[in-house]
Amino acid sequence: MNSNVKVRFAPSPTGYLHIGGARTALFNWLFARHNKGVFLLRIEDTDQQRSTEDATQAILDSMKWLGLDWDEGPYFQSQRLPTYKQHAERLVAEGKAFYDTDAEGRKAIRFQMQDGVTEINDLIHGIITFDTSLIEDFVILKADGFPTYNFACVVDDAGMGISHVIRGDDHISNTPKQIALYKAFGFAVPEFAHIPMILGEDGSRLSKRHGATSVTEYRDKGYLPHALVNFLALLGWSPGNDQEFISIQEMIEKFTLKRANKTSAQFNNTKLDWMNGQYVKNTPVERLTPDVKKFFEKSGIDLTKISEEWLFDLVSLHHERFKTFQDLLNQTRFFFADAIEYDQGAVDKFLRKEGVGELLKEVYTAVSLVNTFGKKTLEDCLRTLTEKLGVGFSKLAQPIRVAITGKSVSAGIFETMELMGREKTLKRLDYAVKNLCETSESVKF
RNA sequence: GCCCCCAUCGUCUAGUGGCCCAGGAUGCCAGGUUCUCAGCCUGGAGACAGGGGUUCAAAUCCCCUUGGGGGUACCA
Repeated sequence: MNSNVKVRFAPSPTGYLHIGGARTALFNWLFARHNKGVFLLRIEDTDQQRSTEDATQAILDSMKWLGLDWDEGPYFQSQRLPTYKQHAERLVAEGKAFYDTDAEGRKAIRFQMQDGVTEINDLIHGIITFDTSLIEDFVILKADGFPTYNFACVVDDAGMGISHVIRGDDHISNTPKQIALYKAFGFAVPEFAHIPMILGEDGSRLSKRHGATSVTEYRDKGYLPHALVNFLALLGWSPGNDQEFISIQEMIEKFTLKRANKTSAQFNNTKLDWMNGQYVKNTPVERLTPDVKKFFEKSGIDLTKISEEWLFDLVSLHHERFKTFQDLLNQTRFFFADAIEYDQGAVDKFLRKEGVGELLKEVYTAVSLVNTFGKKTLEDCLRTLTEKLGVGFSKLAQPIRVAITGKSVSAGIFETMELMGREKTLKRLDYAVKNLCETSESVKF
């Protein structure tokens, strides 16, 4: 810490950490690390109705998962009530605030706005001016003794020595109120940097109806934290060239507010998926496998009889084919199930065709005679069979694929058979021959 | 309503007066590789919101309109 930079991320625990908040946290963190400053975390739990401990925990977990470590805190505003009260009373004593009772009989303290013009020199928007006569006297201390957002924010930012306030631009219109408070107290006004918001895929404000919006949801769907961080960093910031993949270290080195956008960005899941897939591809299988294991177990897959080696091979085989762990699970479920689900369209197209039953019987016989059940021997065996039968290889591959995986899409057929093992492979071929290949018509007529 | 912010391909963006009849990525389309799909490779379509200025010259500067977003709470 050799600079005067001190920033904070100050979420309110009224819900999970959503990606907009995560991006704000990331920018603050990057700014602090780049400037060798301090990054602190403050929980703004001044809304007694809506704040929950679960939400606080989820926010902390999300920050950790993303790798956004903080140097101070977390501070909780709910534990600093006396400080706010004292500050509010000071303003009353100085004639800058006053007690006010509303129609419901609630007694609060309001700050008295002065008419005038307030100018803020925002680090990313430039100069913004406000006519403060348009701002009404606002409540700073609520009837329940809790401070309001604008008040607690100023008391804390000033008290904690925050040098730069980096937050979403939905706070721009709060800024003149806060500046009025800084001035009333005689506090030094920090620098402000209002970063654009992240919008949903339809361009409207991000909300639950946009599907996954919280960091924990992405974690639970099997995304890699670095991929999410990389993706988020590029939403509203760019290193200035065409670089898409940036390591955390590089982000820290290159991050400046000067390169942050003013324009709000729409969250695009498709591109996130692509990016996650790229990160998966570029992560060694040995590093991926433990996480895959955890993910599969959490998803209810019984791995007690599965060896580490086998799982490693499974990941290897699908390494370039899956974008998220959830994706991998969807693709490989048939390996684990006893009774697999068959895609009806695939069965109709590749199994319920004349001659396929006989074909698979030949496959069964040939495969059952293979010495070692490996991809090389299986390939030799089946290539030989196609020659003997005089058919193209795809005539064989697809029916086998559907028979053993239940789907018309999978990884390489030899590798899949090898991984599945002789017993299960033969069992499924046999099942298909007996139950899936004969058309219902031929049975009836 | 009033106040504030924003405006380059569908999306994320590069671009800070000439290097731009606008570059990259994603997505999409076509072809190649191939046992399917994915991946990978090659190619293609695709944008400066509109109108006024300023200037020899504007995606870049100014104004207006339009559109989007935010605020206007004893929410944060």
